[in-house]
Amino acid sequence: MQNLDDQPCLIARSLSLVGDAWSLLIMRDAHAGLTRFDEFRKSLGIAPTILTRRLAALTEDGLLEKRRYSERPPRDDYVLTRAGLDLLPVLFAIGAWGRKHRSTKGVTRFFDAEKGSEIDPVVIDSATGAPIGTRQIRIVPPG
Amino acid sequence: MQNLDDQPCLIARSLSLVGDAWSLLIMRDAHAGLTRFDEFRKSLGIAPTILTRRLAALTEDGLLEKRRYSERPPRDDYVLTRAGLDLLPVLFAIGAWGRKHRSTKGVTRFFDAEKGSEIDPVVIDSATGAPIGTRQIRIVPPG
DNA sequence: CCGGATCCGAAAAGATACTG
DNA sequence: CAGTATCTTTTCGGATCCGG
Repeated sequence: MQNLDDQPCLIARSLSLVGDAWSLLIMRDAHAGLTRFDEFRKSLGIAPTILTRRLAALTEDGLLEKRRYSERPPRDDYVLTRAGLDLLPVLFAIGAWGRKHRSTKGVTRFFDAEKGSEIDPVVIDSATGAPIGTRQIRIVPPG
Repeated sequence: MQNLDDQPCLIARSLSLVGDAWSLLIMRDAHAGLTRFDEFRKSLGIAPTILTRRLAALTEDGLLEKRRYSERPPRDDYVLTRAGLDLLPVLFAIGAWGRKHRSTKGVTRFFDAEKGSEIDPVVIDSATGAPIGTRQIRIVPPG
């Protein structure tokens, strides 16, 4: 895939980081509390080489941060940065779409881990408060 | 990538369709009104063989639908289905994330093509009306 | 045991030319 | 205009090995 970083569209630029299933699944697991290499590997069933690459890319791009949790032996784990935390609405929007259109085999549900309450995400237009529904959009480049 | 279709998590199942940059960019362009093979090809700068595969997959998965617009010669174009239309909030959530964390080089803006008003998407918890912020989540499988 | 690095075959992407 | 055929290059993903 070509370099999306230089495109004017924010969706395209964002996809250069996040337009990949593994990366988004890693971010999902990070939001669920996983931090270590082996936790991700076992949860995802991902080959270690791929996981190394994805974690490095996500770290480089500022969605995850390496944190040393042991000096001897040297051990790092991966924690969400601010930008990584802000990805949660994207994950929820994807989940909400799946609930509507991919729920033939039973559905997972999302809970606030602290409060215990279930989360039912919806994307709205903050200007009007109305849910984003069916409409044609116009994407306007900068300048 | 392994088969995500059979996983319990809705995010994973959705990503089997949409966890790919090309597919999401095609869907973005479809929401902007493009319908024809060559429109997508030129807009995205994508190789025709890749575009063919992606359009076939998106059609197979029910996000796009082939529609015959000419009988002689036979010509089809691609229009959004209900499930495809419902993907707009996901695209907006990605764009909103990019606006916050990837806007160093100027930002695109989203407008309602009909009403002309700008759209500023935000993901909220419909139960409380509160924006999805920073929190740890718990993902609960069915059953 | 944990967090990778190396190596290699398989798969997908990309460019280009061509066809009905 | 909407693809297919063919070729080359890049990336993926699994197995295995390594250093602490």
